[in-house]
Amino acid sequence: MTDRVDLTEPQACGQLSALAHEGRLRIFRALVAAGPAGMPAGRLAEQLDISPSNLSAHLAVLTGAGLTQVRKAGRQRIYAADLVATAELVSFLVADCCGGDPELCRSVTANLGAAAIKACN
Amino acid sequence: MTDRVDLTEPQACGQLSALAHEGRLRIFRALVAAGPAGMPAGRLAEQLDISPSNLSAHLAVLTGAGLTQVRKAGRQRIYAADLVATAELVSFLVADCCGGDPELCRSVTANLGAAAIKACN
DNA sequence: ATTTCATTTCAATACTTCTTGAAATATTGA
DNA sequence: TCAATATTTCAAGAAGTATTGAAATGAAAT
Repeated sequence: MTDRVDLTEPQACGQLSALAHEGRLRIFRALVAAGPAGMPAGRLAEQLDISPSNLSAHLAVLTGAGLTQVRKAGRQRIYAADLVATAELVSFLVADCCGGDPELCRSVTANLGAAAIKACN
Repeated sequence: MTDRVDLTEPQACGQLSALAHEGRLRIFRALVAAGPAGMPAGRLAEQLDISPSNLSAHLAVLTGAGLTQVRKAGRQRIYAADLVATAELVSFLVADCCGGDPELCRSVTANLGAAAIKACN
C-alpha cells in the first residue's frame, strides 16, 4: 500500500476523463455496487453487454486513472472500484470551497454528507 | 427554483465530461472557491489566463451540464458553481455502493464525510 | 502436449472535441 | 448617437478518443 498524496490537477482530470464516458461510467458504478469483492471482466462484459476488447480498453483507462484495481484469480482478472481514490477526487473537486468561509461552506459539507448517506441505502 | 430529480446517466456523464478538461476543471474550482458570490467571466479569463472566447465556450459547457449558473449584472455575466448539483453528481457516482451492505459501505460514508470536512479548511 | 477459456493487444477507421481569431451582440457612459 | 466594454457566436483546421475484429497472451483442464 503506497502512501497517498493529494491529487494533482492532471491526475484529477484523468480520473474525470475516465468517468466521462457512458460505458466506463456504467462499468465504474457496477464495480462500486459490487463492493470490495469486485467482479471479473467477463461478468462485466456480459452484464453490461460490452465486447471483451472494448471492455478491456475501458478497464485499462479506469485502472490507469487509479479509480479501479485489478487482481488475478486463475485465468480471470477481477476488478474493483477504489473508493478511497473516489473520495479523494471528490475532495479535490470542492477544495477551498467558499474561500474557506466556514459559514458559507456549511451547506457543502451538509450536501456531501447527505450524498454519502443516500449512496448507502 | 425547479424541483431537482435524480440524475440520469447521460446527464451525469455530461457533467463529468464538462469537468474532464484541465481548463474547465480550473474554472470550476475557481468558482467553487469563489463561493455563492461567484465571479464575472472577465475576471476568470484574467485570473486563469484563458482567452475570452475560449472561456466563454468552456463556461457554456459547464453551465449546459448544470454545474454552474449565470446571472447578469450590467454588462458582465457572473458565474457561480452549483454545489447542490455537485453533491448530486457525487451521490450518483457512489449510488448502491457495496450492494447496499451497511457494514461494507461504512468506509465510503466515512471517506466522503472526511472529503467534505477537508474541503472546507 | 493440446485444447479451451478469459482477457488483452494491435492497427485502422470513424468520430468528437479544442482552439483560434474575426465578427456579432448587448449594455453602459459620453 | 457614438464609442467603449464585456461577452458570445461562428467557422474551420488541429488534435485527441472510440470502436472493431483479428491475432496474441497466459492460465487451466484434458
